[in-house]
Amino acid sequence: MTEPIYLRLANRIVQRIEAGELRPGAQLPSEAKLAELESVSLGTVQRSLNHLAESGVLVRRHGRGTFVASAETPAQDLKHFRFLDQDGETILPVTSTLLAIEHVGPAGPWAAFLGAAPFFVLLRRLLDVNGEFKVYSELTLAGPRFEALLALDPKAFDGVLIRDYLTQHFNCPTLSVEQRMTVGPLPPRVCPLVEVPRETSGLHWELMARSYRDQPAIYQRVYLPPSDRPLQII
Amino acid sequence: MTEPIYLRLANRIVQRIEAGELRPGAQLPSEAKLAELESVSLGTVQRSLNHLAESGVLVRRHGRGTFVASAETPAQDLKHFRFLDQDGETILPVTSTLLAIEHVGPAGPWAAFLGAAPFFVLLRRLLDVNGEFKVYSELTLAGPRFEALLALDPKAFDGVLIRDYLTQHFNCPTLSVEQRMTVGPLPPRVCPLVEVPRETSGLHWELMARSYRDQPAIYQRVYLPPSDRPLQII
DNA sequence: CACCTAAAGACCTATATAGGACTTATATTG
DNA sequence: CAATATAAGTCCTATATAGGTCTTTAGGTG
Repeated sequence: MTEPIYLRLANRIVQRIEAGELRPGAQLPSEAKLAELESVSLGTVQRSLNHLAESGVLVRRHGRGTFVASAETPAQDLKHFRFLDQDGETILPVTSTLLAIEHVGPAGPWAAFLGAAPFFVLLRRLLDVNGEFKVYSELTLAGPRFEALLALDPKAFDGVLIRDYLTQHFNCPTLSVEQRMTVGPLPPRVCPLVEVPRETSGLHWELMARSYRDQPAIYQRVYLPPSDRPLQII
Repeated sequence: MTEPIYLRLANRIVQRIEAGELRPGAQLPSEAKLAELESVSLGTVQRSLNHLAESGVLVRRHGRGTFVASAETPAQDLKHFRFLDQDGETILPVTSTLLAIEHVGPAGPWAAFLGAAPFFVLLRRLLDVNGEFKVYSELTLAGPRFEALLALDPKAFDGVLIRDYLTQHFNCPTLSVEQRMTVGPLPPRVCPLVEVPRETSGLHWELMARSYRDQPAIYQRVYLPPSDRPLQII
């Protein structure tokens, strides 16, 4: 056997999602229907669906059905980060401003992760954490696929979570994340944005997110100034 | 049905591991034997074992058997961290020195996570990353259970990974980790240890690890000085 | 002795079947 | 009309069964 049936079925379902045939939030046929349509047994369908649910592609709801994971139905504790109060309990509110959407060339640190592309789209964002301090973030996406972003007005993104937008409009949910970080002086261009003196040390945080089929999708660099508010990664 | 059979069986297996009846690395009875012993069907046993394998408690090996996860058989990419070269490829070698093993009182920041205990055991460690910089770490464990550590000679830990030691000798593997971090001036007592001037900013990294049954087991604080070597969390 | 073969034992995949549990919509009833 | 009961549709659990694949060991063969 080259590849188990349940994985073949799982891959076919992912293909349909990628193709836009199944949109985020859409309901899949029932287990029994899928078994009949695909000519496999019920148990095998269940195995496929459970497999995809574990990797965050689908959401299963007892008595209701199986759905494509969307922003409203985060499958896993979708890889996110947030800032806490000192007590470690309350989550601080964050507002984001999209500064610019830029067309950038094929060279850059993102190419190592995202792969070669004719150009890239770079989103510059400034996050405000509870009015206490600011965080600067650069998010890069591969060119052709996300080209439509270039035409958009940055103001339209006020209060919108980028990840949710990419999930909704580009069928590009964040399913897994790799991360690296260093501590050191923040780049000169970043210091004024996060309102700290030049040469202030801060956190350089690099996030590399993958979507369906483990395809590299988002390369993100986040710069945090010093603060006593704990950053929690979940 | 109050609790599914496969979960009851899984919990029973975890209990046996916790009780020391099944040691890390030990082989479990075969699926068929377990099915007969526990008077359940083969499929249910498989579901139990797969469930425990996914949460990192067991390791399944095709054609060989099912084993209790141990330091040599890391089930998942066990939550670890490491330092990389700038290229992000090569892993820098780290050597650790155990500075002290201390008996500390019931109060402290660890109590919030580990819970109340008559006392705690605190391990002070200094890591040397490729001879380039040092990292200071404090690891706290709940009193009674880990009391035996107090009698040990810190020198005996040279070159030993603490997590592996706890897995082997205390049946206490790290199965999940929560983490928080802040950037700011390193505490005065830490600066000389990591060989930086006072008031140097660095990373305060708090790790809270759980073992079997999601029981809080390890509270760790790590202090990193500035460096251009990326810290990778996996 | 070295190499190949066969068998045993383990996990892995797949099917067919049965009933339970949860959710929602519909129909019944007071 | 409101509360309840029913039914349909869905996922969830469990069993029994069959054959496959992988690893190791034991024999056989040159």
